[in-house]
Amino acid sequence: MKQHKIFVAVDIALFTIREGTFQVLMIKRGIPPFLDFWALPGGLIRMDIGPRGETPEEAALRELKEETGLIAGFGYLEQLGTYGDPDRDPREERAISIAYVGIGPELSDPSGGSDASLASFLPVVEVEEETIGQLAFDHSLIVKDAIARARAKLEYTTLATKFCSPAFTISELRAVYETIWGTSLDPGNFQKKVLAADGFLEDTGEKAESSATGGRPAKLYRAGAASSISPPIRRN
Amino acid sequence: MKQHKIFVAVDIALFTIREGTFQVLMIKRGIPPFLDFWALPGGLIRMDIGPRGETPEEAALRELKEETGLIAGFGYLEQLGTYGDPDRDPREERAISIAYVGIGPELSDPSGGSDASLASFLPVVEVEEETIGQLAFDHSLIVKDAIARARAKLEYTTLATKFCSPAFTISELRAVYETIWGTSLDPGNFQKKVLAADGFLEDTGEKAESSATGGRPAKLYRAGAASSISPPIRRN
DNA sequence: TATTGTTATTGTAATAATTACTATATCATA
DNA sequence: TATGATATAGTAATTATTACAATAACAATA
Repeated sequence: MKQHKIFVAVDIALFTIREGTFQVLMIKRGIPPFLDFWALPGGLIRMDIGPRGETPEEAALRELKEETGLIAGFGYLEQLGTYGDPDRDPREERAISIAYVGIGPELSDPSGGSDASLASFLPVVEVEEETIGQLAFDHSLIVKDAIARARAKLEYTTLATKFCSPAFTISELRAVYETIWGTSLDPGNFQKKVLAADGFLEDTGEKAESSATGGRPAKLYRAGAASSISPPIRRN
Repeated sequence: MKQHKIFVAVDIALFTIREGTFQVLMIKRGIPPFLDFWALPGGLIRMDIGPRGETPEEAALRELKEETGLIAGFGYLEQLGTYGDPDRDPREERAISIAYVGIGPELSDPSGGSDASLASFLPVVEVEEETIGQLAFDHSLIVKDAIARARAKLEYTTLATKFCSPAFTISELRAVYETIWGTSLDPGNFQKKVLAADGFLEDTGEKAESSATGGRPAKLYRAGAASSISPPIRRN
Protein backbone atom coordinates (compact mmCIF):
# COMPACT_ATOMS: atom_id res chain seq x y z
CA MET A 1 0.00 0.00 0.00
CA LYS A 2 2.97 2.30 0.47
CA GLN A 3 2.90 3.14 -3.20
CA HIS A 4 -0.41 4.98 -2.77
CA LYS A 5 0.95 7.73 -0.53
CA ILE A 6 0.95 11.23 -1.96
CA PHE A 7 2.60 14.54 -1.12
CA VAL A 8 0.06 16.84 0.49
CA ALA A 9 0.69 20.58 0.35
CA VAL A 10 -1.27 23.51 1.68
CA ASP A 11 -1.60 26.91 0.02
CA ILE A 12 -3.09 30.04 1.49
CA ALA A 13 -4.70 33.03 -0.18
CA LEU A 14 -4.46 35.77 2.44
CA PHE A 15 -6.58 38.79 1.61
CA THR A 16 -6.48 42.28 3.00
CA ILE A 17 -7.34 45.81 1.99
CA ARG A 18 -4.42 48.23 1.67
CA GLU A 19 -4.51 51.71 0.30
CA GLY A 20 -8.10 51.28 -0.69
CA THR A 21 -7.52 48.24 -2.86
CA PHE A 22 -8.28 44.58 -2.42
CA GLN A 23 -4.99 42.72 -2.20
CA VAL A 24 -3.72 39.18 -1.85
CA LEU A 25 -0.44 37.99 -0.44
CA MET A 26 1.83 36.34 -2.99
CA ILE A 27 5.43 35.17 -3.01
CA LYS A 28 7.96 35.14 -5.79
CA ARG A 29 9.37 31.65 -5.98
CA GLY A 30 13.06 31.33 -5.17
CA ILE A 31 13.42 27.71 -6.26
CA PRO A 32 12.35 25.60 -9.23
CA PRO A 33 9.95 24.64 -10.57
CA PHE A 34 8.41 27.94 -11.59
CA LEU A 35 11.48 29.84 -10.40
CA ASP A 36 10.68 33.57 -10.26
CA PHE A 37 6.96 33.02 -10.88
CA TRP A 38 4.43 34.49 -8.48
CA ALA A 39 2.72 31.88 -6.32
CA LEU A 40 0.57 31.56 -3.24
CA PRO A 41 2.50 30.95 -0.04
CA GLY A 42 2.38 27.30 0.95
CA GLY A 43 4.26 24.06 1.21
CA LEU A 44 4.10 20.43 2.26
CA ILE A 45 2.42 19.19 5.40
CA ARG A 46 5.27 17.99 7.60
CA MET A 47 5.07 14.59 9.23
CA ASP A 48 7.97 15.24 11.60
CA ILE A 49 6.06 17.73 13.75
CA GLY A 50 4.12 16.22 16.63
CA PRO A 51 3.55 12.48 17.04
CA ARG A 52 1.53 12.09 13.84
CA GLY A 53 2.45 15.19 11.83
CA GLU A 54 0.84 18.61 11.80
CA THR A 55 -2.75 19.46 10.87
CA PRO A 56 -3.29 21.17 7.51
CA GLU A 57 -4.20 24.42 9.30
CA GLU A 58 -0.98 24.32 11.31
CA ALA A 59 0.96 23.74 8.11
CA ALA A 60 -0.73 26.72 6.45
CA LEU A 61 0.17 29.05 9.32
CA ARG A 62 3.70 27.70 9.55
CA GLU A 63 4.36 28.13 5.84
CA LEU A 64 2.87 31.59 5.91
CA LYS A 65 5.30 32.58 8.63
CA GLU A 66 8.29 30.92 7.00
CA GLU A 67 7.68 32.39 3.58
CA THR A 68 6.33 35.84 4.40
CA GLY A 69 7.19 36.55 8.03
CA LEU A 70 3.50 37.12 8.79
CA ILE A 71 2.20 35.50 11.93
CA ALA A 72 -1.37 34.62 12.59
CA GLY A 73 -2.50 37.98 13.87
CA PHE A 74 -5.25 37.94 11.28
CA GLY A 75 -8.73 37.00 12.12
CA TYR A 76 -9.98 34.37 9.76
CA LEU A 77 -8.94 31.17 8.07
CA GLU A 78 -11.20 28.74 6.25
CA GLN A 79 -10.66 25.85 3.94
CA LEU A 80 -11.34 26.60 0.30
CA GLY A 81 -10.92 23.17 -1.22
CA THR A 82 -8.44 20.58 -2.35
CA TYR A 83 -6.83 20.65 -5.76
CA GLY A 84 -5.93 17.17 -6.87
CA ASP A 85 -5.38 17.09 -10.62
CA PRO A 86 -2.54 14.59 -11.20
CA ASP A 87 -0.80 17.08 -13.52
CA ARG A 88 -1.07 20.16 -11.35
CA ASP A 89 2.55 19.82 -10.24
CA PRO A 90 5.12 19.21 -13.02
CA ARG A 91 7.61 17.51 -10.74
CA GLU A 92 8.07 13.79 -10.92
CA GLU A 93 6.11 13.07 -7.78
CA ARG A 94 2.45 13.91 -7.63
CA ALA A 95 1.30 16.47 -5.06
CA ILE A 96 -2.18 17.60 -4.10
CA SER A 97 -2.88 20.83 -2.28
CA ILE A 98 -5.40 21.85 0.34
CA ALA A 99 -6.11 25.55 -0.21
CA TYR A 100 -7.15 28.04 2.46
CA VAL A 101 -8.62 31.53 2.43
CA GLY A 102 -7.38 33.95 5.08
CA ILE A 103 -8.51 37.46 5.83
CA GLY A 104 -6.90 40.16 7.90
CA PRO A 105 -7.05 43.89 8.56
CA GLU A 106 -4.22 45.98 7.17
CA LEU A 107 -1.22 43.81 8.01
CA SER A 108 2.44 44.47 8.53
CA ASP A 109 4.69 44.29 5.51
CA PRO A 110 5.67 40.79 4.51
CA SER A 111 9.27 39.78 3.91
CA GLY A 112 10.74 37.05 1.74
CA GLY A 113 11.82 33.82 3.35
CA SER A 114 12.50 30.17 2.71
CA ASP A 115 11.81 29.18 -0.90
CA ALA A 116 10.59 32.74 -1.55
CA SER A 117 12.80 35.50 -2.85
CA LEU A 118 10.11 38.07 -2.21
CA ALA A 119 6.71 38.31 -0.55
CA SER A 120 4.25 41.06 -1.28
CA PHE A 121 0.59 42.02 -1.20
CA LEU A 122 -0.55 42.47 -4.79
CA PRO A 123 -3.80 44.01 -6.02
CA VAL A 124 -6.33 41.28 -6.72
CA VAL A 125 -7.15 42.73 -10.15
CA GLU A 126 -3.53 42.34 -11.24
CA VAL A 127 -3.52 38.74 -10.12
CA GLU A 128 -6.89 38.04 -11.78
CA GLU A 129 -5.83 39.57 -15.07
CA GLU A 130 -2.33 38.12 -14.79
CA THR A 131 -0.66 41.45 -15.55
CA ILE A 132 2.01 40.13 -13.18
CA GLY A 133 2.50 37.12 -15.47
CA GLN A 134 1.32 33.55 -15.20
CA LEU A 135 1.18 32.07 -11.74
CA ALA A 136 3.00 28.93 -10.65
CA PHE A 137 1.23 25.54 -10.63
CA ASP A 138 -2.57 25.86 -10.67
CA HIS A 139 -2.46 28.88 -8.39
CA SER A 140 -4.31 30.99 -10.93
CA LEU A 141 -7.29 28.68 -10.55
CA ILE A 142 -6.97 28.56 -6.77
CA VAL A 143 -6.72 32.31 -6.35
CA LYS A 144 -9.71 32.89 -8.63
CA ASP A 145 -11.77 30.44 -6.61
CA ALA A 146 -10.60 32.18 -3.43
CA ILE A 147 -11.61 35.60 -4.75
CA ALA A 148 -15.02 34.32 -5.76
CA ARG A 149 -15.47 32.74 -2.34
CA ALA A 150 -14.57 35.97 -0.55
CA ARG A 151 -16.88 38.06 -2.75
CA ALA A 152 -19.78 35.67 -2.32
CA LYS A 153 -19.38 35.32 1.43
CA LEU A 154 -19.54 39.06 2.00
CA GLU A 155 -23.21 38.87 1.10
CA TYR A 156 -24.47 36.52 3.72
CA THR A 157 -21.75 36.39 6.39
CA THR A 158 -20.06 38.90 8.67
CA LEU A 159 -16.73 38.29 6.93
CA ALA A 160 -16.37 41.95 5.99
CA THR A 161 -15.60 42.83 9.60
CA LYS A 162 -12.46 40.67 9.39
CA PHE A 163 -10.96 43.24 7.03
CA CYS A 164 -11.47 45.97 9.64
CA SER A 165 -9.52 46.83 12.76
CA PRO A 166 -11.13 45.95 16.12
CA ALA A 167 -13.11 49.20 16.20
CA PHE A 168 -14.42 50.60 12.95
CA THR A 169 -17.02 52.93 11.52
CA ILE A 170 -19.90 51.96 9.29
CA SER A 171 -18.26 53.95 6.50
CA GLU A 172 -15.13 51.86 6.82
CA LEU A 173 -17.22 48.71 6.67
CA ARG A 174 -19.04 50.02 3.62
CA ALA A 175 -15.70 50.78 1.98
CA VAL A 176 -14.78 47.10 2.42
CA TYR A 177 -17.85 46.05 0.46
CA GLU A 178 -17.30 48.69 -2.17
CA THR A 179 -13.65 47.82 -2.62
CA ILE A 180 -14.14 44.09 -2.86
CA TRP A 181 -17.23 44.20 -5.03
CA GLY A 182 -16.08 47.16 -7.10
CA THR A 183 -19.48 48.80 -6.70
CA SER A 184 -20.78 51.78 -4.78
CA LEU A 185 -23.47 51.42 -2.16
CA ASP A 186 -25.89 54.00 -0.82
CA PRO A 187 -24.57 55.16 2.57
CA GLY A 188 -27.96 55.60 4.19
CA ASN A 189 -29.40 52.31 3.07
CA PHE A 190 -26.20 50.46 3.97
CA GLN A 191 -26.26 51.97 7.44
CA LYS A 192 -29.82 50.88 8.11
CA LYS A 193 -29.23 47.44 6.74
CA VAL A 194 -26.17 46.56 8.81
CA LEU A 195 -27.70 48.02 11.96
CA ALA A 196 -30.88 46.02 11.37
CA ALA A 197 -28.91 42.78 10.97
CA ASP A 198 -28.97 41.17 14.39
CA GLY A 199 -25.54 40.55 15.90
CA PHE A 200 -23.58 42.09 13.04
CA LEU A 201 -22.37 45.21 14.87
CA GLU A 202 -21.96 46.24 18.49
CA ASP A 203 -21.81 49.88 19.47
CA THR A 204 -18.62 50.68 21.39
CA GLY A 205 -20.01 53.98 22.65
CA GLU A 206 -16.95 55.73 21.22
CA LYS A 207 -16.68 58.04 18.30
CA ALA A 208 -14.08 58.10 15.57
CA GLU A 209 -12.12 61.24 14.96
CA SER A 210 -13.47 63.46 12.28
CA SER A 211 -11.74 62.75 9.01
CA ALA A 212 -9.10 65.06 7.58
CA THR A 213 -11.68 66.64 5.34
CA GLY A 214 -14.06 67.36 8.19
CA GLY A 215 -17.56 66.10 8.65
CA ARG A 216 -19.58 64.65 11.46
CA PRO A 217 -17.58 62.07 13.40
CA ALA A 218 -18.86 58.52 13.04
CA LYS A 219 -19.70 56.11 15.82
CA LEU A 220 -17.28 53.26 16.38
CA TYR A 221 -18.53 49.71 16.28
CA ARG A 222 -16.98 46.35 16.91
CA ALA A 223 -17.86 43.03 15.26
CA GLY A 224 -20.84 41.31 16.88
CA ALA A 225 -21.27 37.62 17.61
CA ALA A 226 -23.24 36.69 14.50
CA SER A 227 -21.49 34.89 11.68
CA SER A 228 -24.29 35.04 9.15
CA ILE A 229 -26.60 37.91 8.34
CA SER A 230 -30.15 37.87 7.12
CA PRO A 231 -31.39 39.45 5.10
CA PRO A 232 -28.07 39.53 3.24
CA ILE A 233 -26.23 42.61 2.04
CA ARG A 234 -26.68 42.45 -1.68
CA ARG A 235 -24.42 43.40 -4.51
CA ASN A 236 -26.07 45.74 -6.96
CA MET B 1 11.19 14.26 1.61
CA LYS B 2 9.65 10.82 1.15
CA GLN B 3 8.74 10.76 4.81
CA HIS B 4 6.21 13.56 4.25
CA LYS B 5 3.91 11.56 1.99
CA ILE B 6 0.47 10.78 3.34
CA PHE B 7 -2.35 8.39 2.47
CA VAL B 8 -5.13 10.30 0.74
CA ALA B 9 -8.61 8.83 0.80
CA VAL B 10 -11.90 10.01 -0.63
CA ASP B 11 -15.33 9.58 0.94
CA ILE B 12 -18.66 10.26 -0.64
CA ALA B 13 -22.00 11.18 0.92
CA LEU B 14 -24.53 10.26 -1.77
CA PHE B 15 -27.99 11.62 -1.05
CA THR B 16 -31.33 10.70 -2.53
CA ILE B 17 -34.99 10.75 -1.63
CA ARG B 18 -36.69 7.37 -1.29
CA GLU B 19 -40.15 6.67 -0.01
CA GLY B 20 -40.56 10.29 0.88
CA THR B 21 -37.52 10.45 3.15
CA PHE B 22 -34.13 12.04 2.79
CA GLN B 23 -31.54 9.27 2.70
CA VAL B 24 -27.80 8.84 2.46
CA LEU B 25 -25.85 5.88 1.17
CA MET B 26 -23.79 4.12 3.82
CA ILE B 27 -21.84 0.88 3.97
CA LYS B 28 -21.30 -1.52 6.82
CA ARG B 29 -17.57 -2.06 7.12
CA GLY B 30 -16.39 -5.60 6.42
CA ILE B 31 -12.81 -5.12 7.60
CA PRO B 32 -11.09 -3.49 10.61
CA PRO B 33 -10.74 -0.90 11.89
CA PHE B 34 -14.34 -0.17 12.80
CA LEU B 35 -15.45 -3.63 11.64
CA ASP B 36 -19.27 -3.71 11.39
CA PHE B 37 -19.59 0.05 11.92
CA TRP B 38 -21.55 2.11 9.43
CA ALA B 39 -19.33 4.35 7.28
CA LEU B 40 -19.44 6.45 4.14
CA PRO B 41 -18.30 4.65 1.01
CA GLY B 42 -14.75 5.61 0.11
CA GLY B 43 -11.16 4.53 -0.05
CA LEU B 44 -7.62 5.48 -1.00
CA ILE B 45 -6.72 7.33 -4.15
CA ARG B 46 -4.85 4.78 -6.25
CA MET B 47 -1.56 5.75 -7.80
CA ASP B 48 -1.45 2.73 -10.11
CA ILE B 49 -4.25 3.96 -12.36
CA GLY B 50 -3.14 6.14 -15.26
CA PRO B 51 0.37 7.57 -15.61
CA ARG B 52 0.20 9.67 -12.45
CA GLY B 53 -2.65 8.10 -10.48
CA GLU B 54 -6.35 8.88 -10.58
CA THR B 55 -8.03 12.19 -9.77
CA PRO B 56 -9.90 12.39 -6.47
CA GLU B 57 -13.22 12.49 -8.35
CA GLU B 58 -12.33 9.33 -10.27
CA ALA B 59 -11.41 7.66 -7.00
CA ALA B 60 -14.74 8.65 -5.47
CA LEU B 61 -16.73 7.18 -8.35
CA ARG B 62 -14.60 4.04 -8.46
CA GLU B 63 -14.97 3.39 -4.74
CA LEU B 64 -18.68 4.03 -4.93
CA LYS B 65 -19.01 1.39 -7.61
CA GLU B 66 -16.74 -1.12 -5.85
CA GLU B 67 -18.41 -0.79 -2.48
CA THR B 68 -22.05 -0.29 -3.41
CA GLY B 69 -22.45 -1.36 -7.03
CA LEU B 70 -23.84 2.07 -7.91
CA ILE B 71 -22.49 3.64 -11.05
CA ALA B 72 -22.41 7.33 -11.80
CA GLY B 73 -25.91 7.62 -13.19
CA PHE B 74 -26.59 10.32 -10.67
CA GLY B 75 -26.45 13.93 -11.56
CA TYR B 76 -24.24 15.79 -9.19
CA LEU B 77 -20.93 15.57 -7.39
CA GLU B 78 -19.14 18.37 -5.60
CA GLN B 79 -16.26 18.54 -3.20
CA LEU B 80 -17.27 19.10 0.40
CA GLY B 81 -13.87 19.54 2.01
CA THR B 82 -10.82 17.76 3.25
CA TYR B 83 -10.60 16.24 6.72
CA GLY B 84 -7.03 16.19 7.93
CA ASP B 85 -6.92 15.76 11.68
CA PRO B 86 -3.87 13.56 12.41
CA ASP B 87 -5.94 11.36 14.71
CA ARG B 88 -8.95 10.88 12.48
CA ASP B 89 -7.73 7.39 11.47
CA PRO B 90 -6.63 5.11 14.34
CA ARG B 91 -4.33 3.02 12.15
CA GLU B 92 -0.62 3.43 12.42
CA GLU B 93 -0.29 5.45 9.25
CA ARG B 94 -1.92 8.81 8.99
CA ALA B 95 -4.62 9.30 6.32
CA ILE B 96 -6.51 12.38 5.25
CA SER B 97 -9.77 12.29 3.35
CA ILE B 98 -11.27 14.44 0.62
CA ALA B 99 -15.05 14.28 1.07
CA TYR B 100 -17.64 14.66 -1.68
CA VAL B 101 -21.37 15.29 -1.77
CA GLY B 102 -23.35 13.48 -4.44
CA ILE B 103 -27.02 13.75 -5.31
CA GLY B 104 -29.22 11.52 -7.39
CA PRO B 105 -32.88 10.80 -8.14
CA GLU B 106 -34.29 7.59 -6.73
CA LEU B 107 -31.46 5.16 -7.43
CA SER B 108 -31.25 1.41 -7.87
CA ASP B 109 -30.63 -0.65 -4.78
CA PRO B 110 -27.02 -0.81 -3.68
CA SER B 111 -25.23 -4.06 -2.95
CA GLY B 112 -22.29 -4.83 -0.69
CA GLY B 113 -18.83 -5.17 -2.18
CA SER B 114 -15.16 -4.97 -1.43
CA ASP B 115 -14.46 -4.00 2.17
CA ALA B 116 -18.22 -3.61 2.72
CA SER B 117 -20.45 -6.37 4.02
CA LEU B 118 -23.54 -4.35 3.25
CA ALA B 119 -24.50 -1.12 1.48
CA SER B 120 -27.79 0.64 2.05
CA PHE B 121 -29.55 3.96 1.86
CA LEU B 122 -30.36 5.04 5.40
CA PRO B 123 -32.63 7.89 6.51
CA VAL B 124 -30.59 10.99 7.21
CA VAL B 125 -32.28 11.51 10.58
CA GLU B 126 -31.10 8.10 11.78
CA VAL B 127 -27.56 8.92 10.75
CA GLU B 128 -27.70 12.38 12.35
CA GLU B 129 -29.04 11.05 15.62
CA GLU B 130 -26.82 7.97 15.45
CA THR B 131 -29.69 5.60 16.17
CA ILE B 132 -27.73 3.25 13.92
CA GLY B 133 -24.75 3.52 16.26
CA GLN B 134 -21.54 5.49 16.06
CA LEU B 135 -20.03 5.90 12.65
CA ALA B 136 -16.51 4.85 11.66
CA PHE B 137 -13.63 7.34 11.68
CA ASP B 138 -14.82 10.98 11.63
CA HIS B 139 -17.67 10.13 9.29
CA SER B 140 -20.22 11.47 11.73
CA LEU B 141 -18.64 14.91 11.31
CA ILE B 142 -18.36 14.55 7.54
CA VAL B 143 -21.93 13.43 7.05
CA LYS B 144 -23.26 16.25 9.24
CA ASP B 145 -21.30 18.78 7.22
CA ALA B 146 -22.63 17.18 4.04
CA ILE B 147 -26.22 17.39 5.25
CA ALA B 148 -25.79 21.03 6.20
CA ARG B 149 -24.27 21.78 2.80
CA ALA B 150 -27.16 20.12 0.97
CA ARG B 151 -29.79 21.90 3.07
CA ALA B 152 -28.12 25.28 2.61
CA LYS B 153 -27.57 24.90 -1.11
CA LEU B 154 -31.24 24.19 -1.77
CA GLU B 155 -31.92 27.83 -0.97
CA TYR B 156 -29.83 29.54 -3.56
CA THR B 157 -29.01 26.87 -6.16
CA THR B 158 -30.99 24.61 -8.46
CA LEU B 159 -29.69 21.54 -6.63
CA ALA B 160 -33.18 20.37 -5.77
CA THR B 161 -33.77 19.35 -9.38
CA LYS B 162 -30.95 16.79 -9.04
CA PHE B 163 -33.18 14.80 -6.70
CA CYS B 164 -35.87 14.63 -9.39
CA SER B 165 -36.17 12.47 -12.47
CA PRO B 166 -35.59 14.18 -15.85
CA ALA B 167 -39.19 15.38 -16.07
CA PHE B 168 -40.94 16.38 -12.88
CA THR B 169 -43.86 18.40 -11.59
CA ILE B 170 -43.64 21.46 -9.40
CA SER B 171 -45.26 19.47 -6.62
CA GLU B 172 -42.52 16.90 -6.81
CA LEU B 173 -39.94 19.64 -6.64
CA ARG B 174 -41.70 21.17 -3.67
CA ALA B 175 -41.73 17.77 -1.98
CA VAL B 176 -37.93 17.71 -2.28
CA TYR B 177 -37.67 20.97 -0.37
CA GLU B 178 -40.20 19.89 2.20
CA THR B 179 -38.54 16.53 2.76
CA ILE B 180 -35.02 17.87 3.09
CA TRP B 181 -35.91 20.89 5.18
CA GLY B 182 -38.58 19.12 7.19
CA THR B 183 -40.95 22.03 6.67
CA SER B 184 -44.07 22.59 4.65
CA LEU B 185 -44.25 25.24 1.97
CA ASP B 186 -47.27 27.01 0.52
CA PRO B 187 -48.01 25.37 -2.86
CA GLY B 188 -49.18 28.55 -4.56
CA ASN B 189 -46.31 30.72 -3.42
CA PHE B 190 -43.77 28.02 -4.20
CA GLN B 191 -45.15 27.68 -7.71
CA LYS B 192 -44.91 31.37 -8.41
CA LYS B 193 -41.45 31.61 -6.96
CA VAL B 194 -39.83 28.82 -8.94
CA LEU B 195 -41.54 29.92 -12.15
CA ALA B 196 -40.31 33.47 -11.60
CA ALA B 197 -36.70 32.30 -11.08
CA ASP B 198 -35.06 32.65 -14.45
CA GLY B 199 -33.63 29.44 -15.86
CA PHE B 200 -34.77 27.24 -12.99
CA LEU B 201 -37.48 25.31 -14.86
CA GLU B 202 -38.27 24.61 -18.50
CA ASP B 203 -41.76 23.63 -19.57
CA THR B 204 -41.74 20.30 -21.42
CA GLY B 205 -45.23 20.87 -22.81
CA GLU B 206 -46.28 17.54 -21.33
CA LYS B 207 -48.53 16.78 -18.46
CA ALA B 208 -48.06 14.30 -15.68
CA GLU B 209 -50.70 11.67 -15.11
CA SER B 210 -53.22 12.49 -12.53
CA SER B 211 -52.18 11.05 -9.23
CA ALA B 212 -53.85 7.98 -7.74
CA THR B 213 -56.02 10.20 -5.59
CA GLY B 214 -57.19 12.26 -8.54
CA GLY B 215 -56.79 15.96 -9.01
CA ARG B 216 -55.80 18.24 -11.84
CA PRO B 217 -52.80 16.83 -13.70
CA ALA B 218 -49.65 18.88 -13.28
CA LYS B 219 -47.44 20.20 -16.03
CA LEU B 220 -44.09 18.49 -16.46
CA TYR B 221 -40.91 20.52 -16.30
CA ARG B 222 -37.26 19.76 -16.80
CA ALA B 223 -34.30 21.42 -15.10
CA GLY B 224 -33.24 24.67 -16.73
CA ALA B 225 -29.76 25.93 -17.39
CA ALA B 226 -29.39 28.12 -14.31
CA SER B 227 -27.33 26.87 -11.39
CA SER B 228 -28.20 29.61 -8.93
CA ILE B 229 -31.56 31.20 -8.26
CA SER B 230 -32.37 34.71 -7.15
CA PRO B 231 -34.25 35.58 -5.18
CA PRO B 232 -33.61 32.36 -3.24
CA ILE B 233 -36.23 29.88 -2.06
CA ARG B 234 -36.26 30.42 1.65
CA ARG B 235 -36.76 28.07 4.52
CA ASN B 236 -39.50 29.14 6.87
C1' DT C 1 -74.48 13.21 -16.79
C1' DA C 2 -73.85 15.64 -12.52
C1' DT C 3 -71.45 15.61 -8.23
C1' DT C 4 -67.64 15.13 -5.29
C1' DG C 5 -62.88 14.80 -4.12
C1' DT C 6 -58.38 16.08 -5.12
C1' DT C 7 -54.55 18.46 -6.75
C1' DA C 8 -52.75 22.31 -9.78
C1' DT C 9 -52.68 26.88 -10.76
C1' DT C 10 -53.93 31.76 -10.52
C1' DG C 11 -55.39 35.85 -8.02
C1' DT C 12 -55.42 39.22 -4.26
C1' DA C 13 -54.78 42.05 -0.37
C1' DA C 14 -51.89 42.86 3.68
C1' DT C 15 -47.28 43.07 5.10
C1' DA C 16 -42.41 43.62 4.73
C1' DA C 17 -38.12 44.80 2.38
C1' DT C 18 -35.61 47.59 -0.84
C1' DT C 19 -34.54 51.61 -3.26
C1' DA C 20 -33.75 56.31 -4.39
C1' DC C 21 -33.87 60.32 -2.52
C1' DT C 22 -34.28 64.15 0.96
C1' DA C 23 -33.48 66.17 5.36
C1' DT C 24 -31.05 66.83 9.51
C1' DA C 25 -26.98 66.38 12.78
C1' DT C 26 -22.36 67.22 14.02
C1' DC C 27 -18.06 68.07 13.42
C1' DA C 28 -13.57 71.05 11.27
C1' DT C 29 -12.16 74.91 9.13
C1' DA C 30 -12.30 79.40 7.01
C1' DT D 1 -20.75 82.57 12.23
C1' DA D 2 -20.88 80.59 7.73
C1' DT D 3 -19.31 76.73 4.80
C1' DG D 4 -18.00 72.24 3.54
C1' DA D 5 -17.96 67.62 4.62
C1' DT D 6 -19.45 63.38 6.42
C1' DA D 7 -22.79 60.69 9.35
C1' DT D 8 -27.23 59.47 10.29
C1' DA D 9 -32.31 59.56 10.04
C1' DG D 10 -36.54 59.99 7.43
C1' DT D 11 -39.83 59.17 3.59
C1' DA D 12 -42.40 57.77 -0.32
C1' DA D 13 -42.42 54.76 -4.36
C1' DT D 14 -41.43 50.32 -5.73
C1' DT D 15 -40.88 45.55 -5.30
C1' DA D 16 -41.03 41.09 -2.87
C1' DT D 17 -43.25 38.04 0.38
C1' DT D 18 -46.90 36.03 2.77
C1' DA D 19 -51.34 34.16 3.88
C1' DC D 20 -55.18 32.94 2.00
C1' DA D 21 -59.08 32.64 -1.41
C1' DA D 22 -60.68 31.40 -5.91
C1' DT D 23 -60.69 28.87 -9.99
C1' DA D 24 -59.21 24.98 -13.24
C1' DA D 25 -58.78 20.32 -14.58
C1' DC D 26 -58.88 15.94 -13.94
C1' DA D 27 -60.73 10.86 -11.75
C1' DA D 28 -64.06 8.43 -9.52
C1' DT D 29 -68.55 7.74 -8.32
C1' DA D 30 -73.41 8.40 -7.66
